[in-house]
Amino acid sequence: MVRVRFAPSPTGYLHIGGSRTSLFNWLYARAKQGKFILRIEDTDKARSKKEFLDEILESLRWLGMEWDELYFQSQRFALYKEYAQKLLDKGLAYREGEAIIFKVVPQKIKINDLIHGEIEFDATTIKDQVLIKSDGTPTYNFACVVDDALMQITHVIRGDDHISNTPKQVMLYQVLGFPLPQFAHIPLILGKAGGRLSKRTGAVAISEYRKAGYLAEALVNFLMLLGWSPGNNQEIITLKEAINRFDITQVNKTAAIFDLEKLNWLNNYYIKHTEPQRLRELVIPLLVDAGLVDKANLDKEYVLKILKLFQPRLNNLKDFCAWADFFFKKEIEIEPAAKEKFLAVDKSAEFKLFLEKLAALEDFNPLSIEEAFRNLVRELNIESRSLIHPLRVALTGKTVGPGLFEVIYYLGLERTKQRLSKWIK
RNA sequence: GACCCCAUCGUCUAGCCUGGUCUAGGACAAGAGCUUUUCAAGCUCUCGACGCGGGUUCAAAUCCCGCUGGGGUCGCCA
Repeated sequence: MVRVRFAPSPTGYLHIGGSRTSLFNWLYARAKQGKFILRIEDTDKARSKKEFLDEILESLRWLGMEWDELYFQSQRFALYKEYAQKLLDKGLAYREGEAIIFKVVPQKIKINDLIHGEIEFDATTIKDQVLIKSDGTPTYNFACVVDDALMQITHVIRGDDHISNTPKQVMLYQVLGFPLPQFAHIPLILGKAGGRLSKRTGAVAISEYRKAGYLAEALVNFLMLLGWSPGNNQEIITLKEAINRFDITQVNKTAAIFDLEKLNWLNNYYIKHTEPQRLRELVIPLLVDAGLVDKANLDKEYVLKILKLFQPRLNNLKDFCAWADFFFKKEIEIEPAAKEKFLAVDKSAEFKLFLEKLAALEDFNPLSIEEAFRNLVRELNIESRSLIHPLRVALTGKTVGPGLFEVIYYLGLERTKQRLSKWIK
């Protein structure tokens, strides 16, 4: 039975790189009907934080990666000491103060990686390894081996950056008498500048993407496409579908650069294809946060209608707050450049006539509004665009947005009057 | 610096293992046009890559070697 694990350290948030590693582990486990184990590597007491742990667990759940078993290394210190003592007893390790150190024996170490094939190392270039630190806690390489062995992990799927740890760990497996797991080192995700993904190069906590209104499906889809392809030129793929198609040996060897543009495109795709009702529930907290709506008396129907207007254009849900603010605000702010471009010339006469036509409408709807507008420009013998743009800016404060007649319809006659009056001298 | 990994459009990739069907396919981005109601949506089109040099072979993006370039690791961090 296949058993894989994702082993994050709660010394930081879960970000793009970690989620991708987790995803490939999870996918492999589900594809092979094995177990996906989550192991929290919290041996560094000073740097491990509960808030990071909570964020990691929450993000994994949000992305859809449920785990089958959960362990904490901080609860297993006795175990590591026990195995270190065994090596001490056999004379394969020695003490240096309180610390226990593994004596590295010169040798060639070959590993057979599922993605990279055979890799050979010369142990003469490897220093003796600390197993147990002076404070009694285990080092990463030691705890990792003991746990992977005791948890009967069959496949160690982790980042490329661990390749150089692998020979050190293999020696430990050997002296401890543990069977070797299969290794699969997946390529790293690099930042835009080329270096390792970090805060400076665009690493952002998964929870941040969530807060910015990215959908879990989009993020997961994006992550899967980094280093793996389902083939057939397919770009859109769900987690469920990927289970049947995923093959760890087909994962690339090449590092991939994180590209926000593609994530945005995928998110836009998923937003377009998501039920507006579900989107509304996600967007309401954002609107509340932005101070655009009042949680206490909220017109959910109205939010839904406005949301539908913007749905095809959104890269993320947070954009909605910025783009649709004029539907929720009493006083709108006009972008200076927009004002300069479209409201510098006086439109009093046109605005006034248009308002009169609107007020005279029997039925106030996008179609009748448009008809009124078309009649007006015909009567005045002017171009539609010469009036449409000034109207949009006066009503929304922006130069881009949904169709003008829908904007007027959803703004309502009262607010339309209010906003246009300001420009009538 | 030592050791290790990697190398197809700007980016993500298909093709490579099992050489010929590759004048190298798709997607994102970019550019152009249409949509005369904007674009941040939609449609159409365009631009754009096998890092370099040697081999092997009738034939190389595909196999081998070297170089160059990029990345990773070298912690009593994980």
